[in-house]
Amino acid sequence: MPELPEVETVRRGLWPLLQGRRVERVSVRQSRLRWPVDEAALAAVAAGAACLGLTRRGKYLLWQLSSGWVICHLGMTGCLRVVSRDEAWEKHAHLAFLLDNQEELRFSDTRRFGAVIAVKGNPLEHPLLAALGPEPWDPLLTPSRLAQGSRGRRVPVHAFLQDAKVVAGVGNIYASEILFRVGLSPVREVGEIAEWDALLTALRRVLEEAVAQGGSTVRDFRSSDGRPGYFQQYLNVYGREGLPCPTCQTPVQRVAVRGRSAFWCPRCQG
DNA sequence: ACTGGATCCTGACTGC
DNA sequence: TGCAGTCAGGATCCAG
Repeated sequence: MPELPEVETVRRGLWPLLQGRRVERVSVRQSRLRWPVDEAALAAVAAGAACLGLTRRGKYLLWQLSSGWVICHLGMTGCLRVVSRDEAWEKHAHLAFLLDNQEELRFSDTRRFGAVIAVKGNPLEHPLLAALGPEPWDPLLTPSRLAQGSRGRRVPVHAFLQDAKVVAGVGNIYASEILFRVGLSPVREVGEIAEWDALLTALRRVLEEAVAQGGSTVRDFRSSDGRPGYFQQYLNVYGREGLPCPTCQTPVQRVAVRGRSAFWCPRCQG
């Protein structure tokens, strides 16, 4: 469940291992991911190419090479690691980029919800990214823009926050945490909300703090150096059904919002 | 236009 | 012990 903070953590951990390297070739073992992996297109973009940069847009990693870009989404269980070429492929390792130093960048993904896509041109113009809403810290994302985008709509705010067209990078964990921080019920319909200023402040602060802690290790997330994140220690409600609210000790509740679990304190959040 | 449900996938877990 | 059922959830697709 990598959300923006986890993807950013992967990016920061990976780039020092890729910087200055050249890709020698690409090796695909399992091409059935979210979308079929196009090995020939990957090779065209990566084989023989120099690593020029690694950036992030929402939950997508954008790897800039001298011949193009590789877009990568970790889905639910995706993992990118730089390992020695000698290391045996783990069960769900699907593809690798062999580097010029006897190491390789491996993508593994148990549930294969992830994606690895080669593009020649500007990756931001790829259909997957072109439709994305602003980054959380984009100055274009303002309380009035959120108010405008929610006017008259009845979608629950927990789902609204996870809409990548509204803001890129927020998933289930951070949606619950953001709403706890601002004291809003996850099932509040967005059209009724007036607290967009406080909500946007909470959204930015929660994500900033999570990035600073290396993301949250819930179940099996590991950064690319194998370390867990530490923000899960600071989770107030996510995954804490029945445990006391940190503010008022009322048991945290779980509610299904559009088929996803939202966690909240029925006393602090209204 | 908006909303919500189904879908993809595997492993961990629960109940019988 | 085994087996069936449920859940986890990002993003897309589709029906109403």
